[in-house]
Amino acid sequence: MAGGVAAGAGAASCEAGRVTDADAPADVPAVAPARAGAGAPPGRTGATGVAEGVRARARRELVGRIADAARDQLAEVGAAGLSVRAVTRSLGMAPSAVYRYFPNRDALLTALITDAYVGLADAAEAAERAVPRADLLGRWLAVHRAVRAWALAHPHEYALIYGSPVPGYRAPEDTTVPAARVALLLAGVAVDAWAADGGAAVPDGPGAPVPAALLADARTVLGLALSSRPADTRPPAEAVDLRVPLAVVDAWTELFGCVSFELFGHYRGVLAERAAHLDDVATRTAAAAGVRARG
Amino acid sequence: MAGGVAAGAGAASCEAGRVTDADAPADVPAVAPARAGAGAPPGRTGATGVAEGVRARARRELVGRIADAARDQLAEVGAAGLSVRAVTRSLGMAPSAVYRYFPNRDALLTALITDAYVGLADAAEAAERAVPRADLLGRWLAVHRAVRAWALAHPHEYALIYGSPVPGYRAPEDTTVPAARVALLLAGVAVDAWAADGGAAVPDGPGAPVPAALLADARTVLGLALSSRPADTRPPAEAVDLRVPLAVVDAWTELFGCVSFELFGHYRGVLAERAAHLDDVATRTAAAAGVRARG
DNA sequence: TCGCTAGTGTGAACACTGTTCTCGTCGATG
DNA sequence: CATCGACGAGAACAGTGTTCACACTAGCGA
Repeated sequence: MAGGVAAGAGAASCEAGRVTDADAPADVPAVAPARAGAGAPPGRTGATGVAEGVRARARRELVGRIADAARDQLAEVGAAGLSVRAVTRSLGMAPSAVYRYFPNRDALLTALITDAYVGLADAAEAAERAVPRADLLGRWLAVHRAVRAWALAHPHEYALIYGSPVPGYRAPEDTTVPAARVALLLAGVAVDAWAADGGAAVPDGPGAPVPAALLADARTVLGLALSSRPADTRPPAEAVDLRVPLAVVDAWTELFGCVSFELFGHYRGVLAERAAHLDDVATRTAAAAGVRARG
Repeated sequence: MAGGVAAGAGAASCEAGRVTDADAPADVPAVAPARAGAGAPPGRTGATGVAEGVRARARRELVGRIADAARDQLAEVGAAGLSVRAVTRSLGMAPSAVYRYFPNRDALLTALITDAYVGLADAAEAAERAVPRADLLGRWLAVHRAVRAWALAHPHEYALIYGSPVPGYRAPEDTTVPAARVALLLAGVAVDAWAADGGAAVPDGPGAPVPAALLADARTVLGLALSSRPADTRPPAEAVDLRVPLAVVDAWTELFGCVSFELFGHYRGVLAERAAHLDDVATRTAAAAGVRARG
């Protein structure tokens, strides 16, 4: 590598500093279509026409091709080495052309972030869906294994979303929804287990019930988990043991803690059997969330 | 931010891809002193003289000043925005001068990585040392709180060591030793607790004892933990319940999983009471490792 | 059907980056 | 005292993100 290579956003900053996060409203506007431009041409059938217009269609396709090329390059050189010029080169277009579609490099990275969240969540949901609904522990394990497998298969994309946040001060709204899907998957299994047990509490938490300081957070998480379920399978929030949502948060944290530690090299020389270890962890967190083998 | 900003290492890659890690021997040579040059001048008192030589001393000081300036800049703009030229500018020297001391930008970053590990471990050890030895749960909690506090106070340095690995293919040996100190601190408390209990096993693990696949890893971790203790406080390895080292690994993982999730924004909108949550997690992982309140 | 306009692509340019190289200078060492 | 190696400066190179003025052309309203 002879010449220099350019570095990311001038002032890349991560969350902390101010602990309570009342932050600015996202420097980078949205994800893909930069200028609103050809969103929905007024012609054709009226207001928001059914046909989307030739130009808008071409635009959307090119946005996709740029993102695909960028993802290819990301897989090779990582986020820090992702070069706008290299992407345009691989597409045979001028470097400046990409700025018709993404306002800057960070926006391109943000699009990849969104895609990565979606890809990971799709993989996890597909794996979970393939397990019989009654096999609660199997579904729980399937989510864990799918996340790890996806991370190993897409290490740079994983690092992009679960490593240090590189682009902007906060992720735009688009990413928070797909980012939550894996956690909601775990929460769904836990609530199913709770319902299958006929409302039995989690078994034998060694610690006290729920610290008073965490009651509000537990209710928040439970609300998020329940609101993502169809209404007919939604138990009343007051009935659910508040240890369940907290256990889900901890399981979610530990899942990504394990995968990140493995991928980022912190287990080197410490743990060799990473798959077996994650299974072990998942079995334990499942028990804490009330998900047992014979569900 | 008008002009472009350069991006990090050409081929920044993280661990995975090959799952079993039999990897190349570190592209970046060592940490601070680039050319062996003025390591220990033959003059003075003979072999490795007591006086280190004026020139070597000046060199060591300048290396330190460069690292300090780089750390200052890191705290402002993050690792991706760290610019060698900006560092030299803040020191009033030519951009090329820094290459007398660091072979490239990655080596400078590696030095900051080592420093960050050391700073974090120092903070954790100091906090743990301030707690009475008999208060085992207090020591365990102190380590957790100190890690979180240090991370909140040095977010970019934390991201540098526990976010996506940016510089090279693997961290040089220098970083693995300080990186292990926090984990060894937890292990020390757990072994103390085990000894204080007179060799009682951990209480009520819901899962089976230890999966066969993890026996070897558990023994490895136990060996690392024991070999870091003074010989007179070192119990025989066969006597310790193998669930203890595994519980320590999981506690260590969950600690950094929580802190990373908080710092990297994944708890936004989910958990507000992060300190209370970490205390809760720590109390639970302590119990799993056999560390109880009345030690 | 024809003009106009807005979206598109280009190439040059700017400011910046990491890194290398050459060339004086100067200090410690034989 | 002479010499050699470390040092610092400055120019240079290749590459970067981003902007801008300019052609072009597809698709719209008239």
